[in-house]
Amino acid sequence: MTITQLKYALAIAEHQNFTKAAEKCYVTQPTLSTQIQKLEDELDVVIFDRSKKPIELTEVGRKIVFQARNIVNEADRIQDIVDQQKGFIGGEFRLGIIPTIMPTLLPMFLQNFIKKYPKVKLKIEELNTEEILSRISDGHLDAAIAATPLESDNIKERVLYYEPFVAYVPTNHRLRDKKNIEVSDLDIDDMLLLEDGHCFREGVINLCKSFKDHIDDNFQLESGSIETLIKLSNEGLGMTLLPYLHTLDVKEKLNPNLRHFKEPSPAREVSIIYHKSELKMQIIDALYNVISGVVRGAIAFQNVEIISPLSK
Amino acid sequence: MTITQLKYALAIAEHQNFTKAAEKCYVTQPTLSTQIQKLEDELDVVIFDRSKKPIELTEVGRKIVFQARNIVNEADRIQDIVDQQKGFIGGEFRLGIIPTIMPTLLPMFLQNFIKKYPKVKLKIEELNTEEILSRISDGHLDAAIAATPLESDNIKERVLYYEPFVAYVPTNHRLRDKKNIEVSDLDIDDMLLLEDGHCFREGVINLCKSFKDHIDDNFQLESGSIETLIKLSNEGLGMTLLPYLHTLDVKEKLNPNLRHFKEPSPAREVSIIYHKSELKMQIIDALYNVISGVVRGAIAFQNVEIISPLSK
DNA sequence: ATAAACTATTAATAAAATCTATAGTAATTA
DNA sequence: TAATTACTATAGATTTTATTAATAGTTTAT
Repeated sequence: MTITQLKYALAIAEHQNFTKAAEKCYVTQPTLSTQIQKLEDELDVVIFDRSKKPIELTEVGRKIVFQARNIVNEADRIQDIVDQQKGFIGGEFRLGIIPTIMPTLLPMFLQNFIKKYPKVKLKIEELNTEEILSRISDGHLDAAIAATPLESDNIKERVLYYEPFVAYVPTNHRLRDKKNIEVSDLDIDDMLLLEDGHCFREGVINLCKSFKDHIDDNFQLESGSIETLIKLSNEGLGMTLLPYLHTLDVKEKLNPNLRHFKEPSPAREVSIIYHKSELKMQIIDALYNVISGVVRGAIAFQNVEIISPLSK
Repeated sequence: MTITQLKYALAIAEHQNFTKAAEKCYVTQPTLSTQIQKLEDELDVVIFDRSKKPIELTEVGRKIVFQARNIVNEADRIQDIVDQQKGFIGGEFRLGIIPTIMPTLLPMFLQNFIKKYPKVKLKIEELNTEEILSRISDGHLDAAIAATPLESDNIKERVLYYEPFVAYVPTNHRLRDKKNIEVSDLDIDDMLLLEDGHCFREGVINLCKSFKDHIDDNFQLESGSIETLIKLSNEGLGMTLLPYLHTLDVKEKLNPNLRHFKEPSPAREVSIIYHKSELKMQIIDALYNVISGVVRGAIAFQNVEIISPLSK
């Protein structure tokens, strides 16, 4: 049994197709066929059920592939140890970011990071929290930036910053004349929300729930982006809540629509999260340092109350 | 990097000697030299400092070997998965047993186990708890039978039975006429103890401490085996405590010297313990089943109070 | 029936692991 | 200090293994 064979098995299990897996492994398809056969012969079990289209794992094959993933992950850490020893920070790094953080945070740190660590090939994907968690667990992402705490067993969190919620109150809204908003002022019924799947939406709902016991979950106006929320709000369709960093992007003339919360301001906790195996930890450290350095200049709130991003 | 190379590195790290390691790996010494060189070239680090006699690991070499151990362990589990799938119970299995359990428990289950699982090559070693813990951690033992709970992070415990302490009170001893002993009757100063390193000794000390706040740790009479304790006791040098299973071996004519405790009788918890990775779990299950089946016939105490085997 | 989309097999080749024999290198002993 | 011991490294031959291109075989869909 070789690590190469296990990597081949992983690729086949992932793509459910010898030919595609072979491409990904940069070898020809017969190479995979023979190597998998050797592995199956040596272990004397059938790993793949080739009679199914597309190919499926047998029951024992599933267990073997699961364990193969562990082995390959552990094996990758050897290079990691060597890199750490040499102070080398480089290689491919796949970072996930949730949609409500992506457009504001990414421009703030990306240039900085690339300049400081030119050998790291960052591959950034916009994904929602659920997708992020599963991809970190299965090793398709090295780390992600998301709202926390997430209470996920395999995943570690390291807080980057606390981002307060800011109210966006259009003209003619009942709260327009309040200088500082309080949570108790909020009413879910005139609140514009993001579409399902955004944890920022869950945060807002949790926040409103904190003062109202029951909320019937049928909201009318929803949107896929915060930009659109602002436009809908300007149309007089209700108020909305923005993450603080988004308010820095709001056009000058719309600034009078912003209302900050009375302290302790409700806020979301934003963290860099990664697998508990701490693979590529030196790059995660580098990201942490760059991002928290950049954000320190932009956010300086102390007295906040963290709102959970999880739907309950 | 191959699993074979990692195994070679582990063997060299263990024996601190290429030639001996080569023997253990059933290859010639040049094979190890070249494979380790290849590994070092590929990673571009030096793993072994050959200038030292005997050979030493470099700093990064230590980390790599530690990780190699993980990888090889995880790789071994593939065969484990296959064995489990096939219901195969066999192969070499290294079991440690502490000295105060070995002579009484081993004869009770060994025949039974060998008959039921003839393909398992049991290698049994008598070791104290400390040695057992380190050997399970580093993979030199597959499992062990010891007094628990041990509160060790990497090790799981599965309780086999509870074994009450029984007092051995020689003629002319102050407790001779008591039918049932109570913990408060005990006095560490006329108690014969095993030598340092036995957890049964610690158990007895903990038991005596439970009624006396302070004990100055200078005991006079100590011995390396329970047999000797009984003899010393017969000489009138004091009373002693025996694990219940030992009392079944006490000669007929000495039986009148035994005194059971009033319920709840102090007892030690005896468990099969193994690494949290659950390697060779099917053999551990088999051992568990055989031993607990055998012991169920011999021990039937319900109402016991467990005494910790750890020194505090 | 035929094509499309696969995986398996074959035979040749390239790459590797391993072996035997021996050279090199310290430390130890006479 | 020369010889011995106890190692590891190197060289060259050999065996084993991984990979490839070409192609045969299989299943599914049309």
